[in-house]
Amino acid sequence: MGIAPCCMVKGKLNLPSKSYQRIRSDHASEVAEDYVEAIADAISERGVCRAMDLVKHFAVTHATVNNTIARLQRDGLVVTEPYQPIDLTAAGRRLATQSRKRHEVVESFLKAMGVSAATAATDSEGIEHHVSKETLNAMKRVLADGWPSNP
Amino acid sequence: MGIAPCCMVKGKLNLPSKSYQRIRSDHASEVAEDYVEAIADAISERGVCRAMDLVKHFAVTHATVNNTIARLQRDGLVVTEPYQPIDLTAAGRRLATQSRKRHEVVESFLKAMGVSAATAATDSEGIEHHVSKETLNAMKRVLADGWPSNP
DNA sequence: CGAAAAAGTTAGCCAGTGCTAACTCAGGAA
DNA sequence: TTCCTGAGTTAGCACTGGCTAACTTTTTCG
Repeated sequence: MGIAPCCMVKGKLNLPSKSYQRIRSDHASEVAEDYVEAIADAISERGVCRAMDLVKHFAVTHATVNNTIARLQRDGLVVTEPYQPIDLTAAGRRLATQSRKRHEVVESFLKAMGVSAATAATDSEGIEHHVSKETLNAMKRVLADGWPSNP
Repeated sequence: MGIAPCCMVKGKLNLPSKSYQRIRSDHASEVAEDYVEAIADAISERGVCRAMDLVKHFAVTHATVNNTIARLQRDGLVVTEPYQPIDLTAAGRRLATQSRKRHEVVESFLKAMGVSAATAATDSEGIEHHVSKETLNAMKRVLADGWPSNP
């Protein structure tokens, strides 16, 4: 991402007492995941994704979308040319698919837990980026087989 | 936080199609919560909190801790004087207590779900900041009464 | 066709959260 | 007592991701 991860100091891995550094330096990737998900949605719904779709979706300005798309293009997740629609690269599509699956599991899980649809939608947006594979699998298991202690 | 929330444009509320703006502009508050939690921990464990405790805890440099503490002081969460220990204000203590409770619920919930202790610790760090009151209550309910569909 | 509206681009600003480097201050050991 | 070390401070940099403002391009409609 251009900047060294904050757990790297002078090329030497600085083992942290806890796992905070992951949480903070992943912030940019979270935005990347949100964007590729939104782009994939727009393409599947309307055939193409224009910057305006993202402006509406994220409620940010043109300029901000432009900035972010430029960064995603730099990072090899999207391709776009001036005044042309935005498209995903193979890597971008892969990330979008993976993010959406994770998102769906989290949202279904929250709803199954008794959370309202509206809250499940909101909270899953934030939570999905912090759920490890192990926790995701646990959620799938509960959705399929019920809560651990019960039959 | 000094900067206008990103859902405010020229003082007029710009209703978003989804709730992304909350997720992004809350990033600073997440760091604030992590810091006050860590400061409260240090004080309860060692009596005082020095900058070095936070340097070790978060695996960042002195300078970064200094920056962040200055911001927290500006925002009325901590008090400190040059070369003196860091202390929490009433507001800081309140935030720390609340964050820790939420953290504990999320972590217990993950463990009850069958996630390993290590993963529960890591994931709860990230998840706790995105869990609404409703979802937190649902977690408490499941911990107390079991999964909704089961008796 | 031509003008207005919508969409996209560019430039310049700010705040947050990292970093390094170069100080100052406080305390303990020789 | 002096000096070294560790803790704290300050200054200056980079990157992300917001914004406004001013511009160009494209599209749409009368």
